[in-house]
Amino acid sequence: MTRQPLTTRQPLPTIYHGLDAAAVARLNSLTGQRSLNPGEYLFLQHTPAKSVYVLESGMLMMERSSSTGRRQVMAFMHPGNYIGITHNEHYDFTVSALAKSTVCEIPLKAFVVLQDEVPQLKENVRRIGGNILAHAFDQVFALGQKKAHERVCFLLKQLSDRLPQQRCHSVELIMTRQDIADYLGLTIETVSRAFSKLKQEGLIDVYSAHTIEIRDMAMIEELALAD
Amino acid sequence: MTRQPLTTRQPLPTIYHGLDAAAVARLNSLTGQRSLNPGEYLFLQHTPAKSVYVLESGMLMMERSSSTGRRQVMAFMHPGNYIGITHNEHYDFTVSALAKSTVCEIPLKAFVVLQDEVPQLKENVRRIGGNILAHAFDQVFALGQKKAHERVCFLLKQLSDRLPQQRCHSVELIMTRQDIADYLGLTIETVSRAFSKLKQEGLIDVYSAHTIEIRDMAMIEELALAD
DNA sequence: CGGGACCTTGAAACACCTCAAATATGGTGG
DNA sequence: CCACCATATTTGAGGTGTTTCAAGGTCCCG
Repeated sequence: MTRQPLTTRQPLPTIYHGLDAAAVARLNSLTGQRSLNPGEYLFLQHTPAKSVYVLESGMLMMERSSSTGRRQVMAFMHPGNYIGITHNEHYDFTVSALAKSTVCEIPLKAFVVLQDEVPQLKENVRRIGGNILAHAFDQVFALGQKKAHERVCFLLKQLSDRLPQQRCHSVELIMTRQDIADYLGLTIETVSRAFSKLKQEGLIDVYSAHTIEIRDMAMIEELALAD
Repeated sequence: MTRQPLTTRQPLPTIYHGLDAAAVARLNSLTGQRSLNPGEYLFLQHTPAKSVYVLESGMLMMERSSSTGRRQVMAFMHPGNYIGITHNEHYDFTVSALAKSTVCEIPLKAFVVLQDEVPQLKENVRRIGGNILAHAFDQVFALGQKKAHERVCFLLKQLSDRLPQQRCHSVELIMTRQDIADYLGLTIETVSRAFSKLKQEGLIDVYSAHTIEIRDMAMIEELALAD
């Protein structure tokens, strides 16, 4: 069996994929815009799930917290991402903005009705759910099986995959080290040391704490996949 | 906010939930039975996904392996569970039998067609997908944030929740310590020590390696939730 | 330029892992 | 039914990676 990513990923579907103009128009008629400043919450864990969202610009973070204050970041979200999948009447995670962001807000009730009338829309949501699940499984594998520096590579690869194809593999880390640590199940110090180690080994350059250049993508990928 | 499980769970839906007799009959007309002995594979990671399954009896395990041999167990599956959710044309995990098991095999193509004709069936699959996702998020939280003995409690709670409501909280661990370790992102020795520690603290009794009695369910739950 | 938040680095503690040996378990054939 | 065997589990000792605690440095914004 040839070397390959554990999960083969199609281009990420959006809820708009393959919709005709009429459907898009109907969808847009339901939606409202919302702006978020860094640190602001889109919604809170345990509050009623009355809307779903599509991220237009900026970056969001999805996290789950226990009452003891332990926090797990579940995902970092990029433009185009659909937000609000839940099997409850309540959100079971919090979503907040890492950067100035804008989202489309779609009332859940109306969205569900529209899905029944536009099968392609329902299909899109189904596919997105599948992608989210695949992402969650990747994360389970990473947290269960990978070492600290491999987990950091796992994140770097995820972020660089979101970038438009380009020669220079420069990655903007908009989130803080604490966010990264809580995403990877580590501490900020361990994350910091992992970056230092990768830098020292020549796999990356750290221009500033939030601007990383990947110098050896092949090696980063190998570590990311732990393959 | 009152103490509560991180994820509130409805009674687990099956694909049969709310179907009328005609729909069930049509579904059954598609399905074949299959028997598995312990250790036997239902299907392998990276093989074409041509069927989905419903576990009738026994216990299955879903796992993902990398080519270096690192293995992550994603789930243990109980009767009624639906198996084969994938967003690929290939399964991205292996499913094998822990005990003698029987499954219903449903050809994927025909199942998809039937879903279009029976909206309730499609709805059931959607709900199941949501449950699987919720389970995956729980696991991410556990692997990212919990200590070894808390992860073991997390598993004990998951298994005891599957049991019919009864006074004595006796849990059968059908899987090996290695399976448990690979599920929780630990080693067999650490799992074994965690059991010993819980036993010594009087939270459980270990009758044999595969038969555990939970003596202090409240405490186990507290550790499981890390709340 | 000053201050607060964020990040990095170091040293020591700790949890978990690795390696090794002893013990228990469960299945099989006598 | 029992003895035996292979396999699985437990336990111990020592090593490693990650965390914790602490200090110093850097960046960014007013």
